[in-house]
Amino acid sequence: MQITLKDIARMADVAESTVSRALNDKPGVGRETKLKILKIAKENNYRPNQLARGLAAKKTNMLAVIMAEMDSPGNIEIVKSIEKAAEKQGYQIILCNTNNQEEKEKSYLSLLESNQVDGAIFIGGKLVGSHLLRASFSQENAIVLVNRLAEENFFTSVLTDYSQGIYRAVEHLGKQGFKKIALVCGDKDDLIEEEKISGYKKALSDAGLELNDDLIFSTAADRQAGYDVFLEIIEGDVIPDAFISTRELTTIGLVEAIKMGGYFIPDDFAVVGYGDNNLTSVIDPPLTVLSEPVEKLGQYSLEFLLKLIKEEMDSQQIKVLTPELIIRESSISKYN
Amino acid sequence: MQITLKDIARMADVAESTVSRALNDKPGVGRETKLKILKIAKENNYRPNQLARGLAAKKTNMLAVIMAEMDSPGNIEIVKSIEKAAEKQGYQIILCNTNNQEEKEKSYLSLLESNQVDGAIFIGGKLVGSHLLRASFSQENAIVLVNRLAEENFFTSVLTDYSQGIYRAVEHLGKQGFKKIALVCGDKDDLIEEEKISGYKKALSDAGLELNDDLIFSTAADRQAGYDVFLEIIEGDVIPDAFISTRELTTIGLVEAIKMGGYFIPDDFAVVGYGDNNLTSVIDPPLTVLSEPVEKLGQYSLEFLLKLIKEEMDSQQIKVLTPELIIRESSISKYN
DNA sequence: CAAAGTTTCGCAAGCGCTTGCGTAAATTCC
DNA sequence: GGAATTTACGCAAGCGCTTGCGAAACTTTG
Repeated sequence: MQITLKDIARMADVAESTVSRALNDKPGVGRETKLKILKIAKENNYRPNQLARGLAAKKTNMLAVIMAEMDSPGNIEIVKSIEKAAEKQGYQIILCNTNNQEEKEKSYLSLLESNQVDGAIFIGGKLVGSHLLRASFSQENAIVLVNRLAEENFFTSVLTDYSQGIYRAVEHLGKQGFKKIALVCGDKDDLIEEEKISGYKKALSDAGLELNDDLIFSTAADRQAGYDVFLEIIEGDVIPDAFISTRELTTIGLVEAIKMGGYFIPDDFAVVGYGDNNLTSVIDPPLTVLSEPVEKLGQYSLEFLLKLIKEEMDSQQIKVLTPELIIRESSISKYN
Repeated sequence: MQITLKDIARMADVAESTVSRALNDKPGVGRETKLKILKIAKENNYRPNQLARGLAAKKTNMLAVIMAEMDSPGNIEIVKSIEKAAEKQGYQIILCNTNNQEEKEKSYLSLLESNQVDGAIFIGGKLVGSHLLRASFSQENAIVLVNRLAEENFFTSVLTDYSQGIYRAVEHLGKQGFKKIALVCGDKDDLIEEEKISGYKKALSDAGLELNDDLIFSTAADRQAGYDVFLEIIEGDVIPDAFISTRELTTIGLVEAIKMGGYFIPDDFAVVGYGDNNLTSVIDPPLTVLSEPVEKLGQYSLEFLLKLIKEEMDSQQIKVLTPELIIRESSISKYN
């Protein structure tokens, strides 16, 4: 059996409450007593039962980060940034991977509902809001959304300005002389994807380029999808001369397919990818990418979450961060 | 305020115990009553407080996966495999990233000690055992180690046979005619790394190749380290003609450096990497790798953990899995 | 139809901790 | 040196749930 507060109290010959106060560094315990208690606790390798503690205190100092895709290196970076910030504030982070399954999202949500964590940050996931919003807890619980749009501005969010990012990518490709720029994004119903498409369209228009809806492709977010979409594209009617691929893994697959097909980047197809991860600079040629402000996404989301928890802020705060376009060889036209 | 068991009990006009039993599908509740309770609970969107539940029942149906490196795609795959298996068994997984910090490892360990999770799987991490072993809880708690050697065979473990893997890699390179095969691994004091080195040495000897200790390089496990070590190597006295790089990110960095230096793979340097991830096949040329049995590592570790929890097994079980050598262009000699 | 068995349910203790409140002891003040 | 504070500590309730036990209601038997 685990050793408990009560045991320590008995050994130190004081009341449980005193032990509790001593251990939690709360006032109302004499110096002598406190030292004695701490000593005994240490000697006996006492570990408070966090469940009981959480139950009684109604807080756990733990935060959940619930992410839709663990494969995406960018998301990992966001998590690391959150962890770093959380550590400073004395919070522990637990990660939950939903694999884009709504089912799992709900189940992890129960961590929040049942007070096992004091707050939660959602990273990505397109199953936006619907059930979240409906659920009553939404008002009472501390939730921050990262890169995830809800229908209503209901939740505090930290967002990457995809529209702006894509706009710049198109602009850049336009200047390089590319005419038929394809956009490879996700499900068009998704709000985030709509954003991307809107930036894309606006940029095309501003650059005086023709818009062709057939050059907008929706795929899943994995590598295979990127591979497959290229095969589909070269079979199609309109062959692009440049790609903007807006998810990390999809980009890898796309590049892979282009090379497997015997084509050259950027000579046959220019490519602008998404997310400046470990891969992009190793790929041949080095990839031009929209670099997500991962560090800041993490920092802001944690900052907001803590404020929500401490009730120093009300909901609906929204922060938008702009991705940076990092230009490498994959998008530089040889005719330039 | 959250709605509680007591509230439901009042509404249904039954005792709390009855509600508890109904909700948990335990016998002793009439069909009628049960239906009524379930209905009311649903209508009121009742969520049991898992803290209280865990406290009372002494189990939480949650497992922790504590990993040393979140960047490594192979580890992510292991986690996903664990999650998949856990889901079938009705367990929830929470992830904890230690970033190789012993400090954090301890702190996450408290999840176990304080009964917030029923068991824990450690993935990687070189800060082997020391404090774990000493701590008294080790006997009582369900812990499984993945790819992590402890000094004593104290914990149930699932391991990749690095020695065997490296052996095959050397053998392969030897057959291809490479003579000066360098090994890029981690800290030599680490048991896991000792394993790798032993496989390396044995293979060299069996292949009739000369062993040169100067061809064994210890680096950190990140990409930068891989990059740097190459720069160091080409400045050195003995220039290898092939590399075996035993960590995923390090391999990326190494390849990057080789290419940046204007060298060609495999003509100037053959490369055998580690971990068959999203990157390896996109790299130019496609990388020969030792592929970790990630799926199985996950499956076995979860299986063992559940057995430990259910006390169907005692500790010290060890399972060793062999990595597969996937041969691609990066290690094929042009003179062959 | 009474005895025996079975079901259904409530009572109450308890999981390990926190915290408001009250009292005894130690400290301060004039 | 006694009243007024302040400090140190214990008491006990309570966090929301589970579970062993016993009582009441119901069903089955010969």
